[in-house]
Amino acid sequence: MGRIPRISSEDGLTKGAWSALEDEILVDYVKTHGEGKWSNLAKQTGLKRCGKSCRLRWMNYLRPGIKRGNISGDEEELIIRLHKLLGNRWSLIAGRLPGRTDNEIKNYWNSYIAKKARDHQFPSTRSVEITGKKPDIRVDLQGGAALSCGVGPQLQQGKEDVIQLNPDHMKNAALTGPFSGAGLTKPKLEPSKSRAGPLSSTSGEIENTPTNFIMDFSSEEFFNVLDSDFAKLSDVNINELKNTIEGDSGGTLLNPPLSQEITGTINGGFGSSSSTAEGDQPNNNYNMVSSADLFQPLFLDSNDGWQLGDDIDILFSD
DNA sequence: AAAATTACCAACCGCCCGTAT
DNA sequence: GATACGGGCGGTTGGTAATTT
Repeated sequence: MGRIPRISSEDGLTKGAWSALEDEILVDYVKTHGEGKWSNLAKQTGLKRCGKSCRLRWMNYLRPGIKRGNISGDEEELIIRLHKLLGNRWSLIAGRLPGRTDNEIKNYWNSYIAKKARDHQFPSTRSVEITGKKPDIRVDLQGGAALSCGVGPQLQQGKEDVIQLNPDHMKNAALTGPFSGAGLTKPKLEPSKSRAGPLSSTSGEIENTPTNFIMDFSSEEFFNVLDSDFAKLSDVNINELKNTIEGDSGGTLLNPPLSQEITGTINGGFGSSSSTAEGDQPNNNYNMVSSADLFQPLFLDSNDGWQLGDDIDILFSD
């Protein structure tokens, strides 16, 4: 594996695979001087490597605590979820997996998980069961916020349809579904009348749960969202999201703070069918409220009842 | 057994951002 | 404010190992 060491003819720097001696020099330097000042390393040690190469070697291979290979099922599942939430922010994903590097996760994703997705061993999105007749969905955003996603003329303004969510299946769906990053919470949930279960005995009154969501767009757009990679749908302020996840601990992140409020933007609307005059320009700003339930499944130690391949059942009432 | 193909992954490249001057 | 520089990040390359034909 790897590359044959070679000397760049242009600057005399070595490229390619690192030798044991080079590793030793690098480790000794970091032990003495600490991380950083990578460009000084070559000058002070005579190592014929550029600073970037030194940093990369240290961060991805020599740094203490690096785990190599044997990515567990829990880790894989977490990678999949985080990728759905964060997209190709490998460093952020790696930050949630102790001992794993962004490079390793990136390689793992590109060579293994992506292949699984291609082979349909992992559904990239939840499967959706549709019953009923309504072609359009009309749902209200909480707090009067407008989340207009190119609603077509077929939408009957003011007429409210209801997305009915199977609460068992929708456990943690606010995170794992494509809407998670938008942080849409506290929606109306109408108990399903069509299936037995805990909600079937209720009177149909609105129930607030952290897993609900509400939106306002056509069913076609709705499905586009379901089929889309979240990273392409929204532009969450990652730093704030990260802070929310990490809290003040900056550590294990297994117990994110409750109900912190973060701000984000919906970038260019949802899905391909929505559009703005500016194309990629953000067209909505709104507040997003996260909760422990929202983020809990991001962490390996969470009690997560949501499994890959689980279905979301969505019923249109008539 | 040999050739071709695929999988894996270390390392490089170029861009971007923050900081120092 | 402009510029230079260092560091961080994601995308990509390229070499070896493993597998298939």
